[in-house]
Amino acid sequence: MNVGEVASLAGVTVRTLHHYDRIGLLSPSGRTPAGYRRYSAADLERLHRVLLYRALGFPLEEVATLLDDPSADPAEHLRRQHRLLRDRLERTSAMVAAVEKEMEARAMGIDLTPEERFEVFGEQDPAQYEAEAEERWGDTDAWKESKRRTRGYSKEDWLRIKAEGEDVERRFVSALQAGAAADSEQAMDIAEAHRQQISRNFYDCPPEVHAGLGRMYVEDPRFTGHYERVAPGLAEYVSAAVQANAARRAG
Amino acid sequence: MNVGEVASLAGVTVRTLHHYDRIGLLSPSGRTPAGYRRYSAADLERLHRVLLYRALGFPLEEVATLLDDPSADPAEHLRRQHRLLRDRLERTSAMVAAVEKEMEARAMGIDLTPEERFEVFGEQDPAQYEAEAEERWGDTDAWKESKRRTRGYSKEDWLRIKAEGEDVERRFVSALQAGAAADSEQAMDIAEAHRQQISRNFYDCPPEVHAGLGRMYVEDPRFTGHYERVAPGLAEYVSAAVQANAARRAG
DNA sequence: GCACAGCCTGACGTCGCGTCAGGGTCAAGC
DNA sequence: GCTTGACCCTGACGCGACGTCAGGCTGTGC
Repeated sequence: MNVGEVASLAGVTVRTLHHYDRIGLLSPSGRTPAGYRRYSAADLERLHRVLLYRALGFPLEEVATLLDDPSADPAEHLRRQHRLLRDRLERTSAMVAAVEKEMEARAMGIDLTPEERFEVFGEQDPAQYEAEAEERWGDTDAWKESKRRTRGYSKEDWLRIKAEGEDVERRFVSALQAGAAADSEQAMDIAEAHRQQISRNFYDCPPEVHAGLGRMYVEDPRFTGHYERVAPGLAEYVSAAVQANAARRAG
Repeated sequence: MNVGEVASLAGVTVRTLHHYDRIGLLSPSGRTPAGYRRYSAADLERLHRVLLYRALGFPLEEVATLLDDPSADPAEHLRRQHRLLRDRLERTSAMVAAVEKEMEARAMGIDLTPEERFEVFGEQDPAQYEAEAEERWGDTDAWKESKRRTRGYSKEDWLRIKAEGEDVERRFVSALQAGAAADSEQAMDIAEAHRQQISRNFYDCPPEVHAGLGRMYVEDPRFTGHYERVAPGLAEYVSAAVQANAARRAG
């Protein structure tokens, strides 16, 4: 098929296909002697995936890494797309619910607080976050295991896990504010609790993996931001404690 | 509230708020003597609407026209947002269904044709168009009637209607190329045929409404583009003919 | 053989911000 | 009163995902 035919079939412009060709996201498998692009059935299949991931909001570069990942077979793509779409369904119905809530509030003459109104946008981020997480850790075993386990969790499970996490966080804050060094017995014990918590709830997290996580806490602005909002210096403190604990358990 | 506070409340960056200020989409209602932006509760309300419309995919300029439309009260915005969100829900579940269909096909070892696969994207474009159209003509009676009538049309109906439209278009082109003035008897007669066609197939279209449509043909780039691609000067010609005809039938 | 639709490759424009750069402001603590 | 550090300001450039010409080659139906 020629560009124009593909374009009208897929509902995109010719320019878009040119663009995908130039950035290497979708290069037609052949050219005529005159230089016309010729798209094969496999090219169409790829285009289809590109468009689905694009519709889900992935930047094209990430779409490329998703598609070029050799460990992802067609079925895996379908499962992932299905999951992402259902996430999106959920988010959208949350927004619908929020608008309905506001309509009701209006009808009854009450006014919502700004916090209540923006609540639903707060959730908009996590969805994007999931996509990102999937991107970063992609098909690692840890990620897959985590996904497998968490699929079965109920709302109560999540609340419990969240509470557990916050508890560890509080203990870290206390230690930090009490002046305990990051490589003190106390801090390392909390770090160990943290590690076991991850192993219990998400995926097997041996000390080395945990140390890697610790580095991320100071390298990834998102995690750093989270900890820093809880208490200044907490990100570095947790990171150092986690790595000290890993060294202790390794040595 | 200061920019930073508003930003973290709404889950956007400070830069975004600066941007909205500069393009006039959301200018804070006040400034401190030092030039700091100060946002009022009303500003937050507007921001909330901006973010919802933005999330629905509207370009910021359209968001501005939506919000600055004096004929749209808060309740109207809520209704519209509700409608658009539910459209989106529908589209998303259609995509979910499409992916599920493909998974099933895979499981059974059949392959879908390219047409079947891209089907769901074909609907994606019209959906956006529909949202726009709905936006422009909103809750007018004409729009509702058109919706009601066209719902029942079969594929054959659409083909017939399309052919009819193209026929009128061809007649306009002939008249234009033959040098007939836009307010000539000939051109006005074609315009009249056009008007009746709309009345038959979509909604009751009296001359005044038709004249309004005519103006849109030169004001709305989408329509202008359509006619200009058919023949240069055609948009203006049709517009003038339609309005001349409306004047004739009114006088 | 010629009109005309369709294809090609640059190259510049647009939208919605992200990201410095360079500099003022304000509350807290010394 | 002075510093420090978080927060604010205004340019100005960059970027992703195309849109939109411009200038020119290709392929087909009459």
